[in-house]
Amino acid sequence: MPATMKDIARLTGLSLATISKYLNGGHVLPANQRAIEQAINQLGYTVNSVARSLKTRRSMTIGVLIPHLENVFSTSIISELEDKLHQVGYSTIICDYHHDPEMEAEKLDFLAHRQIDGLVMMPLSGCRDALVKLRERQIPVVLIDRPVEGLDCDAVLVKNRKASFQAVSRLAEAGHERIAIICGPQGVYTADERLYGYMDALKHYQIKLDEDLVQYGNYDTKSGYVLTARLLDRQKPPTAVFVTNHEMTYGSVLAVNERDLLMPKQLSLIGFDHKLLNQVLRPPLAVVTQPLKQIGQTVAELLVHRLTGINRQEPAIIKYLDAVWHDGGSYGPLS
Amino acid sequence: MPATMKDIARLTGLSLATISKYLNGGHVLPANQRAIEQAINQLGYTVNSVARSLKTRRSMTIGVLIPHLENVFSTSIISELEDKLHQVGYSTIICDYHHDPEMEAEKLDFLAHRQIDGLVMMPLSGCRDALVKLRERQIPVVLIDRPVEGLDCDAVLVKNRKASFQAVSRLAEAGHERIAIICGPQGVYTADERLYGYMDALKHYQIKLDEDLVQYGNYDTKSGYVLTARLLDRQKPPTAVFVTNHEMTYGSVLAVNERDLLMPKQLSLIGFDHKLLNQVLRPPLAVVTQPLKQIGQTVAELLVHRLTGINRQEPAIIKYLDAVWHDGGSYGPLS
DNA sequence: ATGAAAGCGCTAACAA
DNA sequence: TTGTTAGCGCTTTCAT
Repeated sequence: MPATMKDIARLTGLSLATISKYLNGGHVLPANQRAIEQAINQLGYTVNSVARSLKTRRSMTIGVLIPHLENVFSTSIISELEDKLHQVGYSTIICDYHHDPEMEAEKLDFLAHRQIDGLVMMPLSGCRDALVKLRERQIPVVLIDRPVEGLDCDAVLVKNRKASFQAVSRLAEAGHERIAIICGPQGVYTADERLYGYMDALKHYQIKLDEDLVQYGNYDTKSGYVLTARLLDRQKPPTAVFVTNHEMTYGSVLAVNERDLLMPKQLSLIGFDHKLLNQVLRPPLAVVTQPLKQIGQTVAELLVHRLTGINRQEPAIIKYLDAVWHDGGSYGPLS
Repeated sequence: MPATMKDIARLTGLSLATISKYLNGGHVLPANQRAIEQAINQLGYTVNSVARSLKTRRSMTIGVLIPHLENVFSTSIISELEDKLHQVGYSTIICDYHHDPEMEAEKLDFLAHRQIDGLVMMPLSGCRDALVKLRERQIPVVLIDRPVEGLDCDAVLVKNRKASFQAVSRLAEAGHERIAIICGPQGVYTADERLYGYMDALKHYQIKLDEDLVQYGNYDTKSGYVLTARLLDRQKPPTAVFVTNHEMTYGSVLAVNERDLLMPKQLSLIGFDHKLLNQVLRPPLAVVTQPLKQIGQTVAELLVHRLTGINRQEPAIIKYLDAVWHDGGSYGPLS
């Protein structure tokens, strides 16, 4: 049985109130302070955070709900987030919903009933109603990556459209006209934005949009592979491909490798969020990446400001961060 | 203010005890059951897990302490672990110590004071004393990857020595005699084991150990890069290199790429834990990987058995799992 | 500066 | 089966 404040009270002859005050940084007579400190050491006392939470109604715990823990996109952000939250005394409970909307709802429900003080979420289906209920309980929510329709809350987003515009522009400037895009699922915020950026670029360079060059995937490796293969195996394949997320980029490279196509001679390829492939392929794969550390920091900041009341009254704050371009030899002029 | 059991009591006219029993799966008269259910819906009641924890002395929370959240090795395991724990009602608090022994100690301390019911840890320095104290409080601990000296507790380890033996054997059988190894830091369990496996193989194939071919790194990308570069730039470079972890394998590939060496003609390379490079490089990089999912499952199993008392009396259980071989064209006969 | 006492929301004897 | 009651360990008025 761990020691409690009562034990300290008994040992020092002081009251619970005094000890509590000392523990929470209040002023206590020097003599008493010494007595308490000694008792604490002697008993190996530490505060029972559960009891404290019951009384203060703050669990000092943040729930984090993400699509998948094996995804660098999620984990880099969380690594940063966990650190920043830890610095101000919060624990981070993580739930991974494995890209499954049912599990997303189930785990969100789980978190909602665990007395979390705040929630960070990368939504898939979104679970708007459950989130609205959280908000009603005055529990701050910060969204990452995508907003949730009909939910007015803080979010950290990336300028996807702009990033996509820039990447496709490079291809256009290199002289490509048959530029394909491998998008995410229609209706998904990031996918739509990235597609708009592609369209913006085509329009800007006066390239006619060819619907056949717009392929919709599921943001997974397999669809990257399949759709790229399908494009490359056409009679008249595209000369350049822009792939719009991490997993699909990986799949794309597999398909390109399989066909022994040389980049950029035979095909120009630009990937997304895959810094590794940028560094490890020959030639380096040009990629757009999202500023993961910065996202994590920004999320932590927003959340802590809500938690401490700094922003308690503010309306929803949405931060838009810039993506980062990593050049590479995987794209180039038409040969 | 969320509803409490008291509110339900008031609404139904029943006592707290009855409601508590119902909530915990006890038998209640059908009429009362209906009344309680109705009140719960009406009030939107959910159990306050903090209050319950205070009373039951179980937080239903597991602490997880890992070197780094951006490392697939950690996150794949945790993804699996979190899931299995969730299935039996546990939350997972994650702490990332960023490969820093000070932060390791600090965050372990943090977790230890947060009323966790169990701890899963991938140790660096180990923090033996703190872990011993946890054990004294009857809090089960499961170690991953490495044991901690002087600490007798459950662990899930990989047969590193055997895996290493097998990898180096492939190189020897391909006719190599100048086989280099890039190890982790001396004294680190996994590093030592993998080095022993290398030595075992040399001995088995009657190759003389050349100390110059044994390079000690820090398990980070940079040392993989630097040490590989150093080996390759020698007057008489090795014909084959075995790299013994994920990060260093990556660094190695960068160094090889930089020199435009063709595998396996000019160099045979075998990596570790880098399934991605196995699939994405041309030719595929042969690698040894650890069975991450299986590790996660095994950890969950061990922990839950301790938590539920199934193994409460057992002495420490150490599970040794087999590594997995992924073939690839990155190594081959001497040319 | 310190102490007495109430109570956070729940569970678990024990009694009825 | 249900109710009464005591407390889990802590914080926080309100007196002193």
